[in-house]
Amino acid sequence: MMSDSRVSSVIQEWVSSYPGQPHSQPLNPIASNQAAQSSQMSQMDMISYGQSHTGIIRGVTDERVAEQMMGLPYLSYDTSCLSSNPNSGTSNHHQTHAGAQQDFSPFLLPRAPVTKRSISKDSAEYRLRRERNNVAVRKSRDKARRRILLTQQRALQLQEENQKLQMKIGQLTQELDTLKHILSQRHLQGGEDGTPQESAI
Amino acid sequence: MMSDSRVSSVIQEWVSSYPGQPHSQPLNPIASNQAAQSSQMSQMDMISYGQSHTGIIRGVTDERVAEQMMGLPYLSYDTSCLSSNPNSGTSNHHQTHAGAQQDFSPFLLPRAPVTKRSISKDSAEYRLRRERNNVAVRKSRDKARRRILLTQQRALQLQEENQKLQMKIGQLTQELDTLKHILSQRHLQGGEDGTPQESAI
DNA sequence: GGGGATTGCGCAATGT
DNA sequence: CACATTGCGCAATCCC
Repeated sequence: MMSDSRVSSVIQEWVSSYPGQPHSQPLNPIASNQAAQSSQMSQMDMISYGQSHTGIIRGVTDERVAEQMMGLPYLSYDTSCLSSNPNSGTSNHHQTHAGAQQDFSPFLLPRAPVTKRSISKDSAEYRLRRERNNVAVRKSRDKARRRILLTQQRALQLQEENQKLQMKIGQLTQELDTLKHILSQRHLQGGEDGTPQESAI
Repeated sequence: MMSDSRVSSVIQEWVSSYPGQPHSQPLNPIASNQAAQSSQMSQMDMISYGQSHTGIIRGVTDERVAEQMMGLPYLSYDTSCLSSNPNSGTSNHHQTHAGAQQDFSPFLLPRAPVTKRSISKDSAEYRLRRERNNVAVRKSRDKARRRILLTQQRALQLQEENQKLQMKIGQLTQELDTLKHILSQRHLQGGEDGTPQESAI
C-alpha cells in the first residue's frame, strides 16, 4: 500500500518537526533540573500555604502526606535504596513550607517559602489554568509522539535509500572496471577490432 | 571529536534498541484508552469544597493524596470544554471508600465497590509498591529517551552517509561517461594514439 | 508579565 | 508476583 515512490514526503515532514535547534536539550538525564522541589504534593498543602488559618493542623497531619521524592540524586535505578530507606524519597515538595529540606545551597533559590502566593486550589482560576495546561500538555505530547514516529520512519527510509545507493555504486564500479579493462586492452594492442563496448556491462 | 570512521557504532546501538517490533503502536492519539473509569477529585474536594476552609480541616486527613486523572474523552485540544466544565475532572480516585460512583451497568462489573480490596494508601506495602514502580518508570523513561536520541543520531548519520554516496555516484557516473566517450571516439577513429585513460577523471 | 510549550515526576492501569 | 510501558495530571520552567 501506498506508493513507494513518495519517500520524500516523510523527510519533508520530519524536517519541519525540527524548526531550528531543539532549544537546549537536557541531554543529561539526571541533574537536568535539580528536582529538589519537584512535584506534587498531595495537593492540599496549598490551601494554607503558610497562612495561619487552617491552622497548624496541616502542619501536622500533612506531614504524612508530605511524602515522596525529595529529589534524591538517584544516580541509578538501584532498588536497594528502597529497602535501605523505606520512605526513601518521600518528602514533600511543597516548595513553600517544606521545612524538612536539606538546606544545602540556601542562597541559590529566591527564598520566599512562606507568604508566597496562595493560589488556593479549588479556585476557579486555578482550575482554569490547570485545565489549560493539561490541554497544552496533551498537545505537546502528541506532537512529540508524531515527531518521534517521523524520525523513525525517516531513519528507515534513509536506510533503504542507502542500500539502493550502495547497489548503484557497486554497479557503476563494475561497469567502470569493465570499461577500463577494455581500454587497457586496446591500449596494449593498439586497438584493432570492433569489440562492442556496451556488451559486458 | 571522535573518529568519523566509527559511524557504525551508533547504528549498532540503535538496532539494539528495537529488539523486535514495537508492539502495537497507538498511532491514534485519541481513543487509545477509553479511560472512562478514572476519576479523581481535586483532592480537597473532600476536605470541604465550599467549607470554610479551616473548618474541619480535611478532617479526613487521610485522603490526603488523592489526585488527578479524570480521563474524560477529550477528543481534541479544544479549549472550549474548559469553560463548559469548570471543575471538570475533579473527582477522586480512591478506589476504596469512594461511594459516589455512577451505578450504570451494575451488572457489567464484578460489582464490589465497597469492601473491595482496600489497599489503603499509607500502608507500608503500598508505599513500597509505589516506590518500586516509580523507579521502574524512571528507568523506562530514561531508556525511551536514549532510544529516541539514538534514532535521531542514526537518522542524521544516515543522511550524511547518503550525501556521500550520492557524491560518489556522481563521480563514478562522470568517470564512466568520460571513458565511454573515449571509447566511442576510438571506436570511430579506429583508435590510434595513447591517450592516458585516467587523465580526465 | 502572562500564556502556551516543555519537561520531570508520581500515580494507576495495563502489558509482559 | 515483579518489572515494564503508557496515558495522564501536576508543577516548574522555558520561551515567546
